[in-house]
Amino acid sequence: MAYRETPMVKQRKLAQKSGLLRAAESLVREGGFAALTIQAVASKAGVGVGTVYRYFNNKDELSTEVFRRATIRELEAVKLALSAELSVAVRLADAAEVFAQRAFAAPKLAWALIAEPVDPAVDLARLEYRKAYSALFEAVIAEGVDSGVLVSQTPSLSAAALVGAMAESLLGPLDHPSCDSLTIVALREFCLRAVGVLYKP
Amino acid sequence: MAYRETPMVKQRKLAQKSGLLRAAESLVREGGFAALTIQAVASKAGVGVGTVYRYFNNKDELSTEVFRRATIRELEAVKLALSAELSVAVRLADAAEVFAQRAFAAPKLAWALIAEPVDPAVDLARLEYRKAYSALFEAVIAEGVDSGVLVSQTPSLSAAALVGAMAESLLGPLDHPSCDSLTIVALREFCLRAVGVLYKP
DNA sequence: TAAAGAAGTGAATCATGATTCACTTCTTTA
DNA sequence: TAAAGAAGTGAATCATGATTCACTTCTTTA
Repeated sequence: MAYRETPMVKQRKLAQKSGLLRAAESLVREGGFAALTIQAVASKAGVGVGTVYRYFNNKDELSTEVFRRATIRELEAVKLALSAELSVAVRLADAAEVFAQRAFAAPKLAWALIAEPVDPAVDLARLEYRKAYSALFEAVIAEGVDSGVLVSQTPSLSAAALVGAMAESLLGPLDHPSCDSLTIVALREFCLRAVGVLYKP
Repeated sequence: MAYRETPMVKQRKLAQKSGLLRAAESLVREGGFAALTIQAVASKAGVGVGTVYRYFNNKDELSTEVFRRATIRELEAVKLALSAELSVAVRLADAAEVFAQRAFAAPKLAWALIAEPVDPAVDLARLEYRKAYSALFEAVIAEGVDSGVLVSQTPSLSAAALVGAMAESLLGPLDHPSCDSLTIVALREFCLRAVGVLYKP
């Protein structure tokens, strides 16, 4: 055999792939998914267009991967808040707050992840992750209902509604750079009311 | 002068235009905006492609018009519920119910209006109408806060959140043809809680 | 150093619909 | 009935990016 992939080559390939993903994400941070073209990714990463296709079968695969990675980071942050050692009510409000806080920290990215018109493939991923968010909230709401600290309700509907409320209520404020903290407080309160907190220990 | 538009011609042109809009909307009802191509509209309306361009400057104008007309119908229905001679709380819940009821009556259209990935031009219209919904709810929430039947809150945020909650919570149920009425009841309750009803006269 | 096996390249091609435009058909009026 | 002024037509063209592929360059091994 005259050629075999050495660890060094393997590592360089990994670095190349993650470099492409970085370039792609930074384009999305700047101009949303509309700015994510193969040409732009290639030139930002300093490679030829063809090279991008060595690492991703097609554009959908690249955009979806960018979406997925960014969204998982957000999801994990929310998950963390939801799994703290605190009361159900506080965990729910904290989760909403974390979501909002992070959105305000990177408004364009948040908008791209939440609401930008995107390729159907990316939109499919969006739906998936909306469900993932929903599932996280559903579990905590169900816990609250079972333990009697939340009013009786349909956790799956409340969870989806909460996710929708969080996303939609930020869309306006994300445009303006003002009053983030007021928005966050109002969102916390909305979520707490929506979920029907009975006892506030 | 050898030619002048007679009333008959004028009427025929109006009929032609509304025929094209009908054809377009029926395509959207069947397959969402993805199914809305100029070719399809022309053939469904029984005219040539070129004719479509006699009535609409470009595709964006046509799709936006379809979106606008359909959405205004929904908006008016919600507006009607919000302006009934009933308590603030009941009006809000009724409005959510009307929204949901109508969505279940035409699920594909509802999905197309609420969540389908669409051309940026249509999406812009979507944002506008989200704001319009929001404004309607905001006024009623503000009224409730002022008159002391709702807990103190930021009406603009609550309204946007409510609109988001209504849209998002229907996305799942719209896929399945089951349990519409349970969903609607759960949504009503969610909205009532979210908005913090103090007195229930 | 030579040959094999990739990775890298970017101009050329493709795909998908929108859009145009030279032409035909219809309507109106004198 | 003839000429003007539209409306109607659909094959051909355009626009926008994604995708390909023949070729070049790099890496590895014997």
